[in-house]
Amino acid sequence: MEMRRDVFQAIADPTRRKIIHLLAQQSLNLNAVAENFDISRPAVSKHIRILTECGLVVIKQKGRERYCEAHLQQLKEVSAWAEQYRIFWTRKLDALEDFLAQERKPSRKK
Amino acid sequence: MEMRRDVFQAIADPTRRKIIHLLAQQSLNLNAVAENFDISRPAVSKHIRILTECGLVVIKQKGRERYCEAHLQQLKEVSAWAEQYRIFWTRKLDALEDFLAQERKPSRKK
DNA sequence: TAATTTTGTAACCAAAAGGTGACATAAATT
DNA sequence: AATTTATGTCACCTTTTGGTTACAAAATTA
Repeated sequence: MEMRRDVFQAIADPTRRKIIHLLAQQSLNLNAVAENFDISRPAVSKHIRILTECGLVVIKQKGRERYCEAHLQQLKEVSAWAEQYRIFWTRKLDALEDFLAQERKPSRKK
Repeated sequence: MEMRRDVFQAIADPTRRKIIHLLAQQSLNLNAVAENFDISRPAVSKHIRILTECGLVVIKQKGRERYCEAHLQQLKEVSAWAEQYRIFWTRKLDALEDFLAQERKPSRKK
């Protein structure tokens, strides 16, 4: 256990993103999560397992029930990664725009 | 073609994230990209195809070469998604902290 | 105690993902 | 014209993913 799963891979599946959405609002036990989907309970259980393996979900055992809590600070890694490149890309676009604006000025030849 | 690929799924693979990293710095043709990896050229070609299908990479044909450019504005979707939940989660943590601080005050009974 | 509820897990399956080598094609070089 | 280079694509393979049903176990409820 404790497979140290890649968070990028964990959020790749749309069902798992929906589970995150659900659990961000309220903690739910496994059956309650499963009720929100058309797939079987074991399938949901597997998704939850993957989410726990990268720390996005934490399980709190309460008697026979297991409450799933979203712990979303790991998403910082994702937003930081994406934002870094997006910003970089935007800066390049701006630089290109400046360059083109400069070129358009027919101020001097050569 | 134009498969409108899910960007979350596209960035799930570590090789593709490395390709994005490479192409963010400079446009490269396919062979030049492939040289950076141990896998075969067709494998890299497939990864590039997936990245183009969600708009993260754009191909510019130049004679027989195909230059791959990173177009990273799509990453906004990712960072916005992740940041939204991360912020939400942080607010919840803060609220909990406030609540606990309140509880700790032994100001009055019941 | 017996029945019900909540869940884990095992065995299995189909489809998708990620990889390969071989071959085809078109542009650039010699 | 012949060769080399850059690339796409096909056929194929293995592993992973996402799903299923069936059964077991432990806590709750009747």
